[in-house]
Amino acid sequence: MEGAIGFTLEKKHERARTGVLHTAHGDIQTPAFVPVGTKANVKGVLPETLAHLGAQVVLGNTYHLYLQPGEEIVEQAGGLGTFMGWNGPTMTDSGGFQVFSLGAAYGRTITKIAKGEESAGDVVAVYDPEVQTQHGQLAIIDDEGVSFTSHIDGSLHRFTPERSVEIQHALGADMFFAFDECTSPTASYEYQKDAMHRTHRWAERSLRAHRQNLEANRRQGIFGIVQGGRHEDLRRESAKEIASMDFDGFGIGGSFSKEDMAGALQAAIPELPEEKPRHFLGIGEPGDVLTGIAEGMDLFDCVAATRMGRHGTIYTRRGNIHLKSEKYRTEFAPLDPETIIPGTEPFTRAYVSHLLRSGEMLGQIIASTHNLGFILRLVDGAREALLHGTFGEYRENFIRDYYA
RNA sequence: GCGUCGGUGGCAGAGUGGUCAAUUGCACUUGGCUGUAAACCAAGCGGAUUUAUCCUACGCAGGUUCGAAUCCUGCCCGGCGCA
Repeated sequence: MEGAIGFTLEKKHERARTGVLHTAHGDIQTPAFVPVGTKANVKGVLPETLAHLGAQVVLGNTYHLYLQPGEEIVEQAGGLGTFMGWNGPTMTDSGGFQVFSLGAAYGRTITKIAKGEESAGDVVAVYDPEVQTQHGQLAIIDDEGVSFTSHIDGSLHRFTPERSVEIQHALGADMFFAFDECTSPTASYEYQKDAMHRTHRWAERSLRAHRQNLEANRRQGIFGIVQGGRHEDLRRESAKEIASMDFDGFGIGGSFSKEDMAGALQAAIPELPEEKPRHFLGIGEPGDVLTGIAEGMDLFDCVAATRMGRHGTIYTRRGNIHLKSEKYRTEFAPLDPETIIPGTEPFTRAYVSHLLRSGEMLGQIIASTHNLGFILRLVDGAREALLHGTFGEYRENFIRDYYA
């Protein structure tokens, strides 16, 4: 491979595909699910376990690692992977998502996935710097960058595309993302459009900042991020614009609703170069991952597996179950009788239910491990099915059982 | 036995004349969680319901009062102190 990372397209199957992503820390068979290790750890799961579960790459977060412990410490340790004891490939997110989660979403119940129609309103996604007070949110956006108030100690910080790239150079992941703005699904069309253009300008600046650092260029690849929110025309425009820049890979970010997710991908993906990897940021849940794969995405990261597990909900072939519910107290059955997850075989629903109810951390560990194993296995199965030309069937079968 | 403090919803513990079916926490029930401010958040949690109200309830039994978990009397039970 000529750059820091390379991508070999292996096989296509309608719009879906398999491939191999090459990095200095090893190859990644795609499609692949990327466990999220925000603060240099996948919550509740040891690197060794991740490897057993089949994880190939882990994603850390710029905002969080910058605040704690500070990127210079990660750099001194030898980079994100070495610091956390993970031998394989790593990625970092740029902090763009925190623009949303600490900004427009702060203190509210909104998430990046909109539900139905009710959220198509016109909620202001950022405050006007002239008139805003910081009450109620921790991130303020302007065209140049974003000012943050640390959620840890209230101190003030500022990210620009250049700064985000600089931090990500220090974190040293094999792949990292350009600094972007993840908008709220409740933002207006006009706002989404403005934010998208801002993200395009930030993409250029991120790319330039990276290419200027020859040393970092040799070891790290940079992904540009397509935005455009819930509007197909914006998605298409954004993809075209980002694709015209010399990125090593592409991310599709921002907000969706269940209904328009596939449409957004169908609008964006045809604009992206086939020979470069595509990462679906923050997605997802089992069904959404299969949708992404079907549309031609290669990589997925998501906190849902570990967060839901930690909170007591586990994935099963027949849908999600909440282990803390009354009925599982005495259900001495495997977590998911139809899915074998290495390391969780001995445990029953009743046992994990008890651990979860009594606040034992092992319950969270087992449930997180199970969910991660489940989604990794699902994606792995999808890859196999793609190679055998049976993906359509694979997906249909899964959806039928899972959402039955 | 005398004195003293106390007995409140599954538990702990507020309340000390009306705004109290009773603050709060835990437990419990049910939801939610998609680039992790998240081992978190939300709702419910005496009964019946036309959801407006009614009934039952702050150890038990009486009483005072327009009105009592709150005041008085007796009884029962518990802690502590003195015998």
